[in-house]
Amino acid sequence: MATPAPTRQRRRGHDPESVLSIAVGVFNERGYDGTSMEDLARALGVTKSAIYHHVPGKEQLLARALDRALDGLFEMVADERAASGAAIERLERVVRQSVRILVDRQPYVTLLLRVRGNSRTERAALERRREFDAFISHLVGQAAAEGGIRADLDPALVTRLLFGTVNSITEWYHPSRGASADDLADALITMMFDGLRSNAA
Amino acid sequence: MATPAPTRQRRRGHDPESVLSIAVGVFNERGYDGTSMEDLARALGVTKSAIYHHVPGKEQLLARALDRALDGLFEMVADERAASGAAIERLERVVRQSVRILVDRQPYVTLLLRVRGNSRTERAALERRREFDAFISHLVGQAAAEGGIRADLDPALVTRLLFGTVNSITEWYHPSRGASADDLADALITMMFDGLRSNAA
DNA sequence: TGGTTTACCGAACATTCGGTCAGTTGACAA
DNA sequence: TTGTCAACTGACCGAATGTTCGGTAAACCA
Repeated sequence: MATPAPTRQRRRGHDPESVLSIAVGVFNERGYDGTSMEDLARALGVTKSAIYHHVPGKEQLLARALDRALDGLFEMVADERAASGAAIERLERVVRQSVRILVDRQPYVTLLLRVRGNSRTERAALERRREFDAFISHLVGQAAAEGGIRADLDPALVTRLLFGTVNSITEWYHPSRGASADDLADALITMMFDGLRSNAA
Repeated sequence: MATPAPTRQRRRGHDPESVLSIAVGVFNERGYDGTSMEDLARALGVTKSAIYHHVPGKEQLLARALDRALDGLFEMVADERAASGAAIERLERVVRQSVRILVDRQPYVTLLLRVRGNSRTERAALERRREFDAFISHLVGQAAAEGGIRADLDPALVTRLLFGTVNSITEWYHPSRGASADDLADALITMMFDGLRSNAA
């Protein structure tokens, strides 16, 4: 035991990571604009000024949170661009992966989906998000062109409804209770790809 | 022409209705908490203080807007409680009607769906919304019990995904361009009830 | 014409906002 | 025991917030 564990109990108190994760929780409860630094301080159990010891300010907290969501999505896009196979099957895999990311990084993705573009930080995030949306649109377009999607459905509309459904998970999903990410993805894909209607009826 | 038309060109200027509709537009662009009375004044082409000549304050604008959305939804619920027939078919009709309301009152419903509960006004709206959700949950539960919904899908999950999809329309729908409310409802119901996958594949 | 009403402005208000800064505290190493 | 340093406090700043109020000018009615 020449050197003790490098990450020992470092006094008690916060670090940039704990501040970020608690702050994002409050942002999602009250909305970013509806959250004051005083609100954050209360949730952290410290005074307002202590927050500035760990992070540069409110907008940087938002920027870091949004990057976590977007980085996750773009890692998947990078993997998936190299994939082959029928577009409808690649789409199914992308939906499954999106649900996984949304569940794993739920607070960060939730925050991302609520961004309106009120600051440069928010507009930059919206720009990256549009890039992600374009990737999905292209994939749905391919699946439609290959005949994998019902011909009576507009591919642009399918894109919006499909990812509207995926994104709506942030509104109610709570990791502790309820289904796992995989079970959730299974149910969502069954419903969206094959329909909720029973064939017996 | 003993009496001129009662709603003549009343000077030019605003009234409570025009203030509300413009304000709701700005609320949806920037978020309620992200919108200052100065922002509203700019959008209305008047000074801040002029707004108080027409409406009691910012929170009252929100309250009136939320009531427009909720009143529409509950009018439908009242109609539908008296309906008969298979639950799966009543569900289909409720989804169609919900899309219609969402399109007709898009700005108001959009605002409602973003409420977080930061004030008494917002909490009251959330309470009414939960009541609406309970009605939908019950209807989906009936449809499942009658065998109208695939047995491998959890009814609670179907409720959330189905209305998550419907509600996500507010994120992108623009009444001027794109499909009509009926066409949109047709496509959504086809996709959610029968699936997007082509049977040919 | 004169008086009333409607729509509005400009200045001010108390409060809250995000952020700064000079200290204080307490765990730890030497 | 002493010195170091990260974590934190409390007082404070200027700017922005929602709201109030006294006044004003134009349209309308008698």
